[in-house]
Amino acid sequence: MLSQRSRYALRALVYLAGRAEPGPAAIGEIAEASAAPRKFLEAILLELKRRQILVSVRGRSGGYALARPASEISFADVIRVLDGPLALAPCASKTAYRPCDTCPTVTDCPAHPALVAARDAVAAVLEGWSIEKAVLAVSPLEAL
Amino acid sequence: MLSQRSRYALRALVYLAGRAEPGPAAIGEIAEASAAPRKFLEAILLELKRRQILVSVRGRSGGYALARPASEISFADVIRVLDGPLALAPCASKTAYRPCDTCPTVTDCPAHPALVAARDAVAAVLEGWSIEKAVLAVSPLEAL
DNA sequence: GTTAATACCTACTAATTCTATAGAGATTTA
DNA sequence: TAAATCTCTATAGAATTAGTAGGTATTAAC
Repeated sequence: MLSQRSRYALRALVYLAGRAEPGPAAIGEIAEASAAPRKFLEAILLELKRRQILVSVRGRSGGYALARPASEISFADVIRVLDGPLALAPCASKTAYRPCDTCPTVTDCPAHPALVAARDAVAAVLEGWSIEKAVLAVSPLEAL
Repeated sequence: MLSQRSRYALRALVYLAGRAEPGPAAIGEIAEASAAPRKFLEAILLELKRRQILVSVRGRSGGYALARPASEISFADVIRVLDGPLALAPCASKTAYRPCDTCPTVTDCPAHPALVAARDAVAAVLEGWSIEKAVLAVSPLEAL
């Protein structure tokens, strides 16, 4: 399951991507639009900024904006930042491989091939699904 | 990520499926073979029995055995019992659908289509991966 | 029948993670 | 200078996870 943080983050990013006004959006505005607790969202946006998915402007009339086009931010990018690897086990992760603590060696682990196949399947979907794609699904007409 | 419980469970089931001796296997034997803490594994096997993936024999010379052929027990079956739905959000689950607490309606949720697609992808892999398949991968020669 | 080996059950604990909240500091515009 | 904003640290309560302890019920072997 996704954490609440990832869900708020995805909603916030889709909101930013679909927003018409130029310039950055303040946390308060984003929190309201994505129905997230303001202070909690603060920490989430900050983390997304550290990981270069967002950029920020400080000071009055500051706020957050996407660091790159929405078509180049995938669901996988966001989830990896906030929830860690997509894989079902560390040993099945491509982006954060680590041998499992209690398992035998990777070649001897009877579950390993299945977990790798599952990771590949979910990664293929989420890496191919951009924030832009999600925006278009919500408001296909406005996009034309 | 999978819980430790699911990992122990998968290893235990693969062990049971690959075991030559007739009759049920005692918890102690299974725990040793799958490198799991005995008392912890007890609770796991009991849950798998309640959910009819294992059957048990009580009393002296009792133990656990698979409730059906290993070819008919999928990784998805086991993970669902111990970790819950495969989906990344309740609203994306087919086997345990539930609307999300903090999300808008399903049709308005910008993340929903991606999460459903991810669920379908991982479910396809894990429902198609049986315990038997895992046994064959570990010991392809003995299986002949 | 007694004993010993086993599954079954309840309760508990320690550590970790998750979901926030509080409040102060740094920065910039008006 | 004031106000609005991002940034940072610290904290707290709830939930989950991983594992332990200790007893009860059942059955086969002797």
